Amino acid sequence: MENLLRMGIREAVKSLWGVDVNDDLLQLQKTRKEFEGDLTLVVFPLTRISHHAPEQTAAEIGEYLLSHIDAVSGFNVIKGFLNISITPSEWAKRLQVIASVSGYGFIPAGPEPDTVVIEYSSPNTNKPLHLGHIRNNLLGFSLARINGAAGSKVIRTNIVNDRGIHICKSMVAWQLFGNGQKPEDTGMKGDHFVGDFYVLFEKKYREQIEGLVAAGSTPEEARENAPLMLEARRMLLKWEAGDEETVTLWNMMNSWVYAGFDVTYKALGVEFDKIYYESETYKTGRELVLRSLEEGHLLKREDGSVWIDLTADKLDQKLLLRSDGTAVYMTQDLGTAVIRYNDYHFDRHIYVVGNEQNYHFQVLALTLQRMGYDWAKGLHHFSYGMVELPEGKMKSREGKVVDADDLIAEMTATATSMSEELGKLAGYSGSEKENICRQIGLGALKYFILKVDPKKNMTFNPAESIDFNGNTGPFIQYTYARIRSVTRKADETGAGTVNDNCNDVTPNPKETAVIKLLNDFPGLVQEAAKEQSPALIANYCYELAREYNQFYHDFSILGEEDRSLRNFRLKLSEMTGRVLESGLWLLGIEAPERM
RNA sequence: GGCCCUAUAGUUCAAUGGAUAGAACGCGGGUUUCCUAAACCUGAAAUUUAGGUUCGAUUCCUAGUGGGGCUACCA
Repeated sequence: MENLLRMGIREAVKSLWGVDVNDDLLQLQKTRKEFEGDLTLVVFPLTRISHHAPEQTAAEIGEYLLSHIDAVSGFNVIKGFLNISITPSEWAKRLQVIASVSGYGFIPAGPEPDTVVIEYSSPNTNKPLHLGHIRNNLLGFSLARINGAAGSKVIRTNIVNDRGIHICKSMVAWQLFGNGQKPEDTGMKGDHFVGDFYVLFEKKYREQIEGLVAAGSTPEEARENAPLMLEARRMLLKWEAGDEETVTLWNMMNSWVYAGFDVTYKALGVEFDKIYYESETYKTGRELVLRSLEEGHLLKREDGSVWIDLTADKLDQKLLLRSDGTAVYMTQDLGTAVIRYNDYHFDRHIYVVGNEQNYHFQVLALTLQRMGYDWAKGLHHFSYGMVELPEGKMKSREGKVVDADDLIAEMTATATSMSEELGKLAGYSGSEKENICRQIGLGALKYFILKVDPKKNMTFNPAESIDFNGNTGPFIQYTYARIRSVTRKADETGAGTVNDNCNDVTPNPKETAVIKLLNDFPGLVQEAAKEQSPALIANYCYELAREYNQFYHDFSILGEEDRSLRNFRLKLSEMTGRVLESGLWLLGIEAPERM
């Protein structure tokens, strides 16, 4: 529709003033609700060509369009805005086209698609997932689907930070205070079990620091010399040296954690195509650094530590290997990137990581380029804002976090009590009820998080919880469920199907409004991929659901006597349902058949 | 100190440089013999400040102020 008009306008300008107009001067947008029309041309930029006043320019173009394009039924000019009306029957034809397309809005990957690796989640194995990880996982999972829908080949990946000082802390604490207990002895999920030892370590460590400071140490010395920290460092060295007892303990505790993570990922509905482990990539990173050092890209200090000097790029010097030869975070990320490139030869690599690591990823990309890897230009840090609690930042060291498992359970519980209160779901089996409430609770959580611009920090208030009314996931799910209810009924009663004829229908304004939104969907998916923004999809779904609900409220579908019109409304409903389902799918939200 | 992000109704969020800044929650008033009222209709309520660019700025630029982050031999 938009392309048709663009062509017409270009023709009009050519015919009226003899100029081939550049496409970016044709500012075509949706007409705002309070004005008559469907699409609006902003003519200010064209006055340079016409040398006429905006109103006159608009009127001349409007006349041309009206007499040359059948689909244009009229126009009006307000200031510099040309509001163009499209005939309702043209919109009805659009609906037919939309209905005839399979996979509407999605572009299948071509023979040589753009390959994009998306890394998200990236947990540490010393503690369970929390609300911050939920935002990360939901964004990453949705981005993967959006990029896939836009025609890219997507590899969803995860880097598990399974080695390093943090897991050594949990290991030390378990050795000292665990009494040989295992998760199954306590009935706890493995990740929570291990996480509790991490918190315990930090608690005891703080006590030791306080003790040392009281005995006369400076705080800095105390942090360095506290026995627990010395033990954790020793543990890390033993691990890197391959000490058998240490590695066995490490393997055991990590396996507990993974069992726990799997449960959380499954509950959240996220998946990965390939999981990398830092313990398997950091050595490649170290070799890379040492080779690059020989090649003269890096510098070695007297104490043996290895650095890259990025001061020419207005950054600092950055440590790549410690003086004791052990790897840091950057070391393994370098290794992981190279391994991944060798595995997939990606065009783009998106890291879904919080904005606190903006500097890290600048350094990562630059360092790889310095090392001679040109593909590192395809590295992109998808930097999202923090999730904060009303009282401020979450602090996992102090155990002040919103736990992912707890939150998911609470959402489901709220959905369940709400459903019962509303008297929904009477007559469904226990497992059916359970599944629907799970879908709704998760839908509420996911939508709440994804509708926000990823760049921005967001506040999460656990006490006020998340709404189920208004601009929410359940609102969209409810709209979908109502549509399914209608189409099911149509099938059962033989009132009609989507394929039935409705060619002679002239849609009313509410119906047209819905078709216009449906018509926007493919472009919107492309834009969401270009902008890397699930929030665009979320807000679109809400708008479509709202518009459809108005139509649904004002007009009867199955009660309509006229057969053509009834078929038309069924088709409109069916297509709205399909697009809502697709949109929700792009967000990783399930669309319940009933609720 | 240096660098990055951010600022919109009481609150949570929208708005490719375009018209009278759009929703939701909350608050006020309505709608159910009718396909699901988790819905629909309706009222009050907002662009941090000062400059600049532009026919036109919530949007772009500069400066100030508030909030957050980074600047670790943590990850």
